[in-house]
Amino acid sequence: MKQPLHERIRSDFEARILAGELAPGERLPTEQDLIVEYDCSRMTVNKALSALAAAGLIDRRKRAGTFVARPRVHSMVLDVPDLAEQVRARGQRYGYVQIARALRAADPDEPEEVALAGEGELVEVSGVHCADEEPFAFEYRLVSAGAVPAFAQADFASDPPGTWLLHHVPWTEAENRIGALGASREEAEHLHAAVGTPCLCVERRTWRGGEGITYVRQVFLGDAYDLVARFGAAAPA
Amino acid sequence: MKQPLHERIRSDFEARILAGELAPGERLPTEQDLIVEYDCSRMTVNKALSALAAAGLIDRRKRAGTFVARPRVHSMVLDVPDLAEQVRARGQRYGYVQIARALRAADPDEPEEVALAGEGELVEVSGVHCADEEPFAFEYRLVSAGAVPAFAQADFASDPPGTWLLHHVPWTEAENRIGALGASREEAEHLHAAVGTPCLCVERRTWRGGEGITYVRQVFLGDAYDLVARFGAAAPA
DNA sequence: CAGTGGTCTAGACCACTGA
DNA sequence: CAGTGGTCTAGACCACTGA
Repeated sequence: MKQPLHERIRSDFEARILAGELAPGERLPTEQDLIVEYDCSRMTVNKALSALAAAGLIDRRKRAGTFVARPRVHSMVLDVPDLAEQVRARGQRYGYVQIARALRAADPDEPEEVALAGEGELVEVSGVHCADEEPFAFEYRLVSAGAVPAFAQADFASDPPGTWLLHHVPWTEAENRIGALGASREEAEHLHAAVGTPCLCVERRTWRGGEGITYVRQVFLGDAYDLVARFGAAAPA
Repeated sequence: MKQPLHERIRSDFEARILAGELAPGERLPTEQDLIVEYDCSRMTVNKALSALAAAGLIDRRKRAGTFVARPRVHSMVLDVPDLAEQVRARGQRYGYVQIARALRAADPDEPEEVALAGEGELVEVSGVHCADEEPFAFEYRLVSAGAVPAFAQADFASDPPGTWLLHHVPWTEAENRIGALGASREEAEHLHAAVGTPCLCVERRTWRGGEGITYVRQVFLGDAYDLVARFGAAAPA
């Protein structure tokens, strides 16, 4: 019992929020409730909740109470970008053209698929992102059907797969790998470009509380897209 | 006077640390000192200093006191990469070959240079990064001579310019722009590659407390380098 | 206008650790 | 072993804001 009480309270709620037991928008107990539950002073409860608020996991509003924060697409230092939003922010029309979608078992010979879905099923989608009807990115994506059951039937008319996931399944861990390559024959065809055209290639894996959500590989025309990340000194509470 | 007192204390010290007035390793006043200076209770002082510790700006040690944290190269979510360290971590020999270095006035017609150095001078360096004697990146860099006077005479035998800066002038803000392009004639020549070879292009600007430090443009051979960024849920105090 | 969180006080006991 | 920070208490007054 060397762990401070405020830290125990904090990690209790962190775990419940990351596990989804407390859903976004849901109300947490008041400080008064927690004083009783943990049999401690208000300052101790307040310290725990203030830390969660500083970390962006909860929102606190006077008179209204404390709530699980809505996932904020822009909270991370290097966003998982919402391509649709970025294109529209530049004043262009955004479009997503689906090439294929399938629900199937993970291939035991593909480490990537096993890491994502284990022995379960996954959804495989591919498509092209367009700005003003011109394709600028080709996307291949795998989504764990076990982690995101609703994805197989999701409608991508208004939101492309990446945006749909951002809105429905906020991730907690992510890994990006960014490189450059020349477009393959298939990629070049979908992007209306020549084979070998310099492209930015982004591979990304995301997790939620340790469970794999999605693997995606996006190939951007080099002259049509830049990733920008800006960050400053850590901004405390 | 609507700003909370703990926030005023926190931002006072944040400003003094970022400005360099309090140097890394330097001791801050004790909580007792600050209770007197700000005429408040210990909890208020403690809240301010705890926030700075959580943000990584200070280290607190019992009995010893509170100290300005040593700059930690790896503190940021997406590092400004230390290429030399990365190459060596892969078991390869790292080398930096300087192509040119010059101290000159900022060109008033170049917005990039004016933004960095105003009407002052800057140091312009270019060179090639090598792994096992093979070039993999071409670098063009501008450094504000006013912000980093020692840079003009720095020795890059052991540390290339980027590593030297990381060790001598910790930045507080950074902006990365990442794209793909085909190698130009000059770039291709320095990289021993064909013109048009797909390359990853990273442009970066860094600041320290609002003052520009450096602008750098690095062109990596696409098949020789990937940027990897991994990050998880914000880790509170 | 009443419930909620934001802030602050003036203490207390304790763990740690460097002089 | 004494100084420092870590934690916690049991209160207090206040600002805000939704019922």
